[in-house]
Amino acid sequence: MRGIDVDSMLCFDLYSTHHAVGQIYTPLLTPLGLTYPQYLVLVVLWRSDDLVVGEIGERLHLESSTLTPLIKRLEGQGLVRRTRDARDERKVRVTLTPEGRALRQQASHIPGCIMAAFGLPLDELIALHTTLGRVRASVLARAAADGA
Amino acid sequence: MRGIDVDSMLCFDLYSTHHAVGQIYTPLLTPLGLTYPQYLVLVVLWRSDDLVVGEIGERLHLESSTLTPLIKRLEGQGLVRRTRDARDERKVRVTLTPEGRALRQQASHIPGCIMAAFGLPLDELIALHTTLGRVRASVLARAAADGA
DNA sequence: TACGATTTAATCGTGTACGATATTAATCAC
DNA sequence: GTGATTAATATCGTACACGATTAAATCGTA
Repeated sequence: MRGIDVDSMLCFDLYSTHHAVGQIYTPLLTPLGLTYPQYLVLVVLWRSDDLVVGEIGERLHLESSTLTPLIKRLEGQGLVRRTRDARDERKVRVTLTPEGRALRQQASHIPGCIMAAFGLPLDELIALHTTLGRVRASVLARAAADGA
Repeated sequence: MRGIDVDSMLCFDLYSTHHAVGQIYTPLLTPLGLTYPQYLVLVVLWRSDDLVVGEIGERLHLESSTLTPLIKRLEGQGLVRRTRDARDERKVRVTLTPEGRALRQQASHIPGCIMAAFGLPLDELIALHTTLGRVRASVLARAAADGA
């Protein structure tokens, strides 16, 4: 019974903390006309523009079935362009428009707001980052082992 | 630029670790015919049966617009019953059926599997739980302050 | 070169998730 | 005690998110 508690709480910690962070993002992103997943795609593109759908999916752990409509919505807002790769027509290259690049400035205050909302000193933020990275690696290794 | 990195990574840590944990849950829950949110509702009911929709929503941070159809699916599977509260007909009481209670045994191995997948010693699991609890409280306080 | 296997996105169906709104029941004000 | 307000759930529209399937292009190899 005690073991069940620790487990449930820890999984639920991830779930509910993630959920709480979403509540911080929403009021920051709504004025920009973005959802959180859309913002993540733009963050990826701001870091390295001109990516193929699959590359964005790799970085965000998202499938094409999720990304295709999402990116089409970004295209509809004039933030990105979707073009077939000339060399390999299976691939769709996603590039920022000038509007998409410009939005980066309007979003530049967001990371600081989020970090502040966490309410942890820098060294604890880094420790949390490290711990979560270890957990993720361990969990993914287990998932891969089960899959095999 | 450095601040942006730490922030992005930490938010994304929660997002992607949560995502990875989902990959562990899915093969464990699919044989039981459950999704992760459905499992969470049952965990809540296994702990204290006969709750009102709003009480389940409080515990899981979910709205009635999410819970109503989800609980109806559990009802369709014969795991719970939904009945109007006799004293206050606005409320819908959710109670486990014998099948819903019985499923607890079939799911009893899951918490151990999850905890093992985390790959952390117990003291670090507890520390992570504590840290995430603090983060969540801080973030929720900030969200409430912004909302006010 | 031809043809089967692989890769890449897109599509489809199901299930969350939320905000806004609607609906119904209970409670409050006076 | 009736009308306004509040509370609880349900409904609706939009947007993820995934697995399974499909379609088209490329690659491997005979």
